[in-house]
Amino acid sequence: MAKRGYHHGNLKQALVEAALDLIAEKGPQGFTMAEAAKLADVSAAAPYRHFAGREELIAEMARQGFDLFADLLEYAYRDGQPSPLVAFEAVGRAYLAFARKHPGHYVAMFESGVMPNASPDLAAACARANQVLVRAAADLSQRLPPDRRPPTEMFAAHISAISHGIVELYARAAPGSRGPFSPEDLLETGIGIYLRGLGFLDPDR
Amino acid sequence: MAKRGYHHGNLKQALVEAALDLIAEKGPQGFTMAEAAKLADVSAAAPYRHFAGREELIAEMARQGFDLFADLLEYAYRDGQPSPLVAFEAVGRAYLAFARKHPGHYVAMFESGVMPNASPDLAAACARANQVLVRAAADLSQRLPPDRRPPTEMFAAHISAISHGIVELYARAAPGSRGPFSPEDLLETGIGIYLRGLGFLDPDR
DNA sequence: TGTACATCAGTGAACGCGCGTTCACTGATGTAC
DNA sequence: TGTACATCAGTGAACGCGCGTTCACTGATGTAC
Repeated sequence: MAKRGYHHGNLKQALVEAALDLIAEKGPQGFTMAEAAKLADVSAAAPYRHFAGREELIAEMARQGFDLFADLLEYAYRDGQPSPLVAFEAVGRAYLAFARKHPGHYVAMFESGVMPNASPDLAAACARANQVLVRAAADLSQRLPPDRRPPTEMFAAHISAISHGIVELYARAAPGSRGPFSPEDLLETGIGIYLRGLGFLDPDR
Repeated sequence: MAKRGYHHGNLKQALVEAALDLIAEKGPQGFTMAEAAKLADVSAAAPYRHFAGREELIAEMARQGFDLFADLLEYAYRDGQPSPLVAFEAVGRAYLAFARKHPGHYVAMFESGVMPNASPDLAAACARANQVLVRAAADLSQRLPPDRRPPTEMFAAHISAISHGIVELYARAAPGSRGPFSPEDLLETGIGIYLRGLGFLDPDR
C-alpha cells in the first residue's frame, strides 16, 4: 500500500470497501465503524467526516450494491437480445453471479436490515434494479397469448424469490453442505421448469 | 405474572421464549443475554446456569424451531392425503404460515448464522424438517412418468428456495411495501406454475 | 416426623472490552489578492 | 510568484454504555437416615 500523508484522499470509498470486506466475511452485523476505520488506516473518528453514523455507511454500501446489481442485470439482459427467453435466462445467471462475486454488497442490500427508503438515492437504486427484472418479465410475457400472461409484477417477484432463496439457502453455506446440486444448476433448472409452466417450451431440456 | 421466589422453576424455556421475542422484533443480532435475562426477570448471570453461552441459546431456539417446523409441515402433508398434489400445496402454505406465526424461530433458523451442525440435536431437527419436504416431493414425483421425474432433492430444493425467498423478500417487510401481491398469493401461484412446468395439470387455474 | 447435608438454581458485584460518537485540536490544501 | 487566510480532512483522547462472562456467595429443595 502506498504511503499516505495526513490526508487520505479517498477515504469515503475506502471505508465503504473496508466495510464490504468485513460484512462479507462476518455477516450483516459483523462490521464496526472502528474496524472499518482501522482497515482504512485512519483513526476511529475519521469516518464521521464522511458519514453521519453507522447506518449511513450501511446505506451507502447497499446503494452502491443496487447500482452495480442493476448495471449487471441490465448488461446481461442486453435489451432482450438475442431473444427474450435467452436474455431472461442470462439475467438469472447474472443474479447469482452478482451474489457470488459481491457478497458484501449482497449482504448489505438484503440482510443488513437497511430499509430501501432510508434515503432517496438508495430507494432509486433499488427501484432501478427491480425494474430490470420487471422489464425482462414484461418482454417475455409478450410472447404468451394474452389470456395466459401472468401479471408482470408477479412474474418478476417469482423470479426474485427463487433467485434470492437459492442464494440464501444454497450459495451462502459451505460448499456442498446442502445437497449435490450447485446453486447455478438449481437456479437454471428452477427457472426452466417455471418458464415451462408458463407455457414457454425450452427445447434443450 | 405470578410472583415467584428465589427459584424460577422453568427458566431455561423462559429464556428461550424471551430471546425469541427479542429476535423477532429486532432481527438476528437484536437480542442480548442480558436483555433476555431481564425479560425473564432474573439476574444477568442466571442464564449461564442453563446455557454455556450466547451461541448455545441461539442454537436452542433454532432447534426448537426446526422441530416445530417439521411437525407443522408433517401435519400439513398428512401422508399425502387426500392426494399428493393437494398435500404438497398444503405444505407450501404451512411453510409460509410457520414463518408468519413464528418469526423468532424463523430468524433463529435461517438468519442467525447458526450452523446446523452446531449440535447433533440441531442437525437432527434440521434434517427432519428437510425430509418432510423431500418426501412430499418424492411422493409427488411418482405421479410423473419416470423419464420426466426431476431428481427428488432438486425438486425439494426448488420448493424450499421459492418459499424462503418469498418469506425474506415479501413477507418480512412492512405490509404492502413490495408490490400488490400477498406472500400467500405469490407462493401459491409460484408453486402452481412450477408444478405445471413439471407436468402436473392444475385444472383450477 | 425431624434433622443433617448435598445439590441445585439463583444473586450481585465485578471484570475487561470494544463500541459509537463527540470534541477541541491541528496539519494540509487551495484560493484571493 | 508569494503570502495570508479560510476551509477541509484528519488526529487523539475521552465519554458513557452495555455487553458477555466469571466468581464467590446464598437461599431453596430434596433426600438419607
